Amino acid sequence: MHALARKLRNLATIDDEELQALVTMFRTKRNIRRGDDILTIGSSSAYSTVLLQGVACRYKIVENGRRQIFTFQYPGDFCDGYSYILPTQDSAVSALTECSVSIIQHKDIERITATFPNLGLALWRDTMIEASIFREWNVGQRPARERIAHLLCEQTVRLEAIGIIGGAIPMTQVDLADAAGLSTVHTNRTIQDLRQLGVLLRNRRAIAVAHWDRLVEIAKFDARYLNIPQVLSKWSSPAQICHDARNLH
Amino acid sequence: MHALARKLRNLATIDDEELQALVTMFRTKRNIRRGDDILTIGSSSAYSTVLLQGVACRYKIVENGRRQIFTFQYPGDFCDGYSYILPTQDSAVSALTECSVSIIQHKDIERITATFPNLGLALWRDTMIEASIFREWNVGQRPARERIAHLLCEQTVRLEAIGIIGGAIPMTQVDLADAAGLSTVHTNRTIQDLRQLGVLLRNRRAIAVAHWDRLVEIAKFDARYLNIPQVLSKWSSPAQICHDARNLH
DNA sequence: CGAATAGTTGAGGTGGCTCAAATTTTGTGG
DNA sequence: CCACAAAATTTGAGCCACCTCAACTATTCG
Repeated sequence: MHALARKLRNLATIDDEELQALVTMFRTKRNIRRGDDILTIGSSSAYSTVLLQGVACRYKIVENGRRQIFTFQYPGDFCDGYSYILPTQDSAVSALTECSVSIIQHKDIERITATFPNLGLALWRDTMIEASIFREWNVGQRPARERIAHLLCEQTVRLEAIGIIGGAIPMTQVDLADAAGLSTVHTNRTIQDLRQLGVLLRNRRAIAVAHWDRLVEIAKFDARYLNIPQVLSKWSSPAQICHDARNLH
Repeated sequence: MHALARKLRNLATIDDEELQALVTMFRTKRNIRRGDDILTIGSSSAYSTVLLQGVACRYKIVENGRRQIFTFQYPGDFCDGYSYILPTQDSAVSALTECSVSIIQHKDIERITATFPNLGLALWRDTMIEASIFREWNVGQRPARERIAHLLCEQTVRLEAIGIIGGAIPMTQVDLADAAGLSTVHTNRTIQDLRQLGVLLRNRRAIAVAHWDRLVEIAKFDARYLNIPQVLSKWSSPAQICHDARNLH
């Protein structure tokens, strides 16, 4: 459960008592297999779902049958986009890897944010950061290489923020294509291209970063929109700090 | 000032006393000429700006020099995307028509939402609806005609929500292009195309809807993501209700 | 009435698409 | 541990929606 607690701690001044109170409101825990839906469209309910482990994505099937992925979700993220505030669900969430989730009743959120305003503030902030990600993805017509590179930068930084450093990015090329709004064929060619450039590992089936600095450069990536404090502190002068960030492994 | 009040009243149960209290916190009023910036990037401040009259847009200049518009703003909208919650401003706001704005101190927001939790809830909801618009714009690779049509549907509905019905949509083709992520040339051709189809008025320099039903059909527009109560009630069965909505003029 | 600003037109180029098939990897049951 | 099915990745070929560049025309406004 502390996946959520860890995140919120970064978003406002919250003491352990408050976090503890929040954590105890999550009771049930459910496991979802890769490929299965965590939430479906139109499901309106009295509780919210939070991701504990694994990677999920929020998506929608558009008219032509394509799947559009809006955002990726990591441990600590609210799957349902705060259905507590806006009950209408216009997108579904599915598990990209094995996942486990837990739920909290809306009335519990209401009660606890009334008691601890700081918690409410942190949750509100969290929704705004999500919006910030949507906005960044919008940025019009990045060419394919830059677009894929940007997506990979974002996932790398978000994974690091939850302590997963230097591993492969746990999603398929199809997932990436659906998030980037590119065809799988072109996505594949772009990835091969990045491998050629030495930016992604070769030989590997998985997608793994080989040369972080160059990836950032290609993506013209600036992590500030993610508002992750640990990252922000290193991001004031883009170039060399990303470098520092990866010198660990 | 009641531009904001009108909007919030739709988002939560708020009584007049609460709205009144909020309204009185806005003191100064400022007029901005078409084309001028209301907010610039990086401006961090102790107050939030609300649009009272006119139309504005939130945008960013991307690397290649293009202007990417993220969203349009109408009376009652917070220009700064609730800098109260997330102070970092990564985009600017400029006036597309003559505008007037007013400001409220962050500490006043803090005080009043503490006193009236319903107001806080309404504001939070408002941010989520904005996010919902970002998400909708993301929807991958709509072809140009559908994309422009969708944008026009959204603006029409949002204008109606603030009582402006049946007029021209107050923005240039360049604005539209920058919002749609299309070149101005192609935007122009697409608009001519829509005029050919009888969907937009001909002969006019302005962009004005001639045939609402068909526009909705082309756009595959479903207004639910806007979460405007007066509209939602008419939108359960898409086809004929939009029709009703426009039978006024 | 001249200078911006906004809109329109033509021509040629290309990034990313679709379709279709092959190959490789992963997962599953025996 | 193998064999087969399913999923993921790769390759080739042709095409078109949208782009860029570059001019010209209409409108607005001081």
